[in-house]
Amino acid sequence: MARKPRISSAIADLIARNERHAWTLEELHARLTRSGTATDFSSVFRATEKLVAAGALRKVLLEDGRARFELAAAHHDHLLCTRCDELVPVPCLISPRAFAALEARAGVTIAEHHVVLSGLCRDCRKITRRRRAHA
Amino acid sequence: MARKPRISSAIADLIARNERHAWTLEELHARLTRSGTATDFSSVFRATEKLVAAGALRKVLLEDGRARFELAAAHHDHLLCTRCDELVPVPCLISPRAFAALEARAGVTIAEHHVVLSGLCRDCRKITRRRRAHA
DNA sequence: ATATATGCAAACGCTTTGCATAGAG
DNA sequence: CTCTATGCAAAGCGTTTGCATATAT
Repeated sequence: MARKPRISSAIADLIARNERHAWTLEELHARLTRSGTATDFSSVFRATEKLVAAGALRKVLLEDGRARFELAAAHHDHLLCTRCDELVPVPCLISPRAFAALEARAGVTIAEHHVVLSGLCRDCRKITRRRRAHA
Repeated sequence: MARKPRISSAIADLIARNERHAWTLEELHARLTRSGTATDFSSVFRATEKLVAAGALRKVLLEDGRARFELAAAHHDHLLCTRCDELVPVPCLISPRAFAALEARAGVTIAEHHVVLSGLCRDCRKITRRRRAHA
């Protein structure tokens, strides 16, 4: 074929390392730059785009307007921490029966669902509790 | 006080009329223009902004990058129809118990949730079924 | 040579803001 | 005269694209 996917591999490795669960393009770009792999933002964009197309990553679009990229894996929902802004995976909270019931009752067809909880992640909940205890 | 909120009232009336459940700024702007209330896009933006602040409307941020505005009312989730692009209200599919269980199990705190289903709304489901029958 | 990856710069879609004007009390 | 609403234009923000270049086969 052609040229080695320098940036693509770097991104795939980085995300696989699981240093954090989900990454924004900006975070990926900054992280690569910091670790010596200087690159352009559009290259990060295109690399993730390809990794998504290849099935390696999943793109999660959030309300805040910034997409996050995570390893493609079994379906799960997310909690966006209002304190540290991390997007953490949580098990799906909707039962298959609830979907079926809604389809039957409302006459709609459900193809996909997207659930984003907001609140405090495990770490931030600990921290805020500690603070409250001290106050 | 001051000047009459011409646009604001027009928007409040329009949404209250419930011609459609949720409106994008563009849809509101187009609709007002068509019905003779010519106005600027930024005025629509600011008017909805105030109505949201006043508690009359709720702003729903979607993955597609376009915000929708609906009457503020009891909580419900949404189905975004993949065929007609309408955002229709559906009852919440997550049970209070599921939230509590997750909080206990995962050590997180859940403040809010945002569920968007995608699929076919009632009308579009009927239409696609009719089509299939004819084919 | 050929095909893919990368870099740079500019465009895009939607939202938001700055600033001057208008109109009701 | 003061205060909020409106209009116009421009900026912002994250994403996406066009085009030329680089590099492995």
